[in-house]
Amino acid sequence: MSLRLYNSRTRTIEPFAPLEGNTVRVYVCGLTPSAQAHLGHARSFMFFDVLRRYFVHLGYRVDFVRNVTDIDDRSIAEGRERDVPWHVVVDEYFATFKRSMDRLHVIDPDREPRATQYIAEILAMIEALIEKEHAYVVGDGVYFSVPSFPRYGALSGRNTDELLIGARIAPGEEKRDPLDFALWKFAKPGEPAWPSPWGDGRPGWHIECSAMCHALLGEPFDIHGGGYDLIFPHHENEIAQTESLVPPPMANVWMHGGLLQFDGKKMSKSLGNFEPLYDVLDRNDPQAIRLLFLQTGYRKPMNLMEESLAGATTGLRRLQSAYDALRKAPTVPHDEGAERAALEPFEMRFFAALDDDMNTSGAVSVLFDLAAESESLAAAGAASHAAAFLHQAMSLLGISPAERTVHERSLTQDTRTIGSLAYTIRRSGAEHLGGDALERLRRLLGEIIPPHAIAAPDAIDAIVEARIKAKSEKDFALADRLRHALSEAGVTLSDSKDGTTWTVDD
RNA sequence: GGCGACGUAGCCAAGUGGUAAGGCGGAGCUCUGCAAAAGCUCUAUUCCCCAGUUCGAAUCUGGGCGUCGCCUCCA
Repeated sequence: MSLRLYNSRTRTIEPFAPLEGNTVRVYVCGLTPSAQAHLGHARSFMFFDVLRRYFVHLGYRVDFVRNVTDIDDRSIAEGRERDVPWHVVVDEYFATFKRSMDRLHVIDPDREPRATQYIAEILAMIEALIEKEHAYVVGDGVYFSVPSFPRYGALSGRNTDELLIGARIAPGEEKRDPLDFALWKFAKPGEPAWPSPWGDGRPGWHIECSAMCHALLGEPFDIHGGGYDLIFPHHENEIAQTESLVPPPMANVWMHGGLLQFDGKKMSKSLGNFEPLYDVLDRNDPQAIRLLFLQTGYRKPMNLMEESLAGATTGLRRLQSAYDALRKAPTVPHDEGAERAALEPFEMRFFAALDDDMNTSGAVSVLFDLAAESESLAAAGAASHAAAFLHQAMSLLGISPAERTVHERSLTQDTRTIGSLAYTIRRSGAEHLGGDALERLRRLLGEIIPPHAIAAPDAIDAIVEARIKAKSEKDFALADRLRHALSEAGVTLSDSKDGTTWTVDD
């Protein structure tokens, strides 16, 4: 088996092979940082991150470009509202986005070009389009002439007659045909502008991607990706611009990720019906979000629900604890050949699933099967191989088998851990205790713990220690009272042979 | 209105001609001072409905019904 991918351009699943040598050149349409990134962006970029990791696994060299469209009408408008320069707006949203990508373990692209860094290349492309009469200059800017490109609509499966039905020319636009779109917009007073042969202004949406693809990868390149909503008009327009100047196809394979919906509706800037990604990551384990996304095929629309996120967290813990168990499994006599044989079915199924148009859902199911079999694998002496494979597989999916993130605030008897945890709670988690939780703790525990000890989050530590003492003295009635008291306050205790851990309930 | 997806257990979801993966949830058991965690077992005679093709269909064809997306900024 080898990798097969669905190609939006041909509407079929095709065997994948790089166009040139061993290098896979990928361009993914990145963020337009004119609003907060949301989970839909996370889903899309995370998928292409997994694709990239898989290419590397398969032995390809990957040149992965993900652009930033750092100039658009919306950021200009917001800058004006807030009375700050437009690029301040862009930088803020972009910085937040990058932090979120880090938390999601999305590897930085090899190159992350910004539209405003490629103004010269954009102008050169527009100039060439004008020269070949695919573009024309009018009073408010330079437009691409859609009638000059007969194949227009091929990618999105539309014809220009259908498109014309709903098309209108907005007031102030001087384009000749309703389907024509702006390559360069002349600046109105107070708007950001770069000089051009036709008048100061800024690039229209679409041309920046054509220009950066051409400058950084060259046509044809292997894969052009993005969200499903980019097929029309964005990618259609990119194709029209680029293929008016170079022989088709602009890109060999076009890949589009299904959109994430929230509450049965798509998330969008105009609807504003989403929670910023950054906030979602504060409330949930980023790796659980990854796992959740991977359990649905990348091309399918996906409806997100809060309960699903909680479920994914549970699933993630299972995989991680299976990994822990495999690593700690005592070594038993075994032979290398048998060990490999035991793992082979899992490996084959896992990679066959990924080969099948990145069926991550199928691949993840193999990992759960492996987790379920981990005891018998360990008994057969295959623990170390199983652990190694689980590590490899999870890493391919961008999920760390070991890392427990933010939300699991727990501690052991180790006082250093207690100290750092108390600090964490004090810094960011006190509100998790609920408004009157400390008051309730005082009331419930006043007779057991000196009231002055219940003044801060450190109180939890004091209670935990008191309970450990009670347990060591076999005073289980008191130990239970303490457990229940903390439970009332929203703190759950867990005993294990390594000590007592606690978590703050959400 | 035009175009395109999709409809699988309580929820999420894979599977696209050979007799229903997996996750969450739920139930039972093991372990445990208690409570968890973890492990084990069970949890769809059936894939929106109807008709057809076939030895055989969740998978193909036709017709319904329903949901969503694109056609305007969008990952």
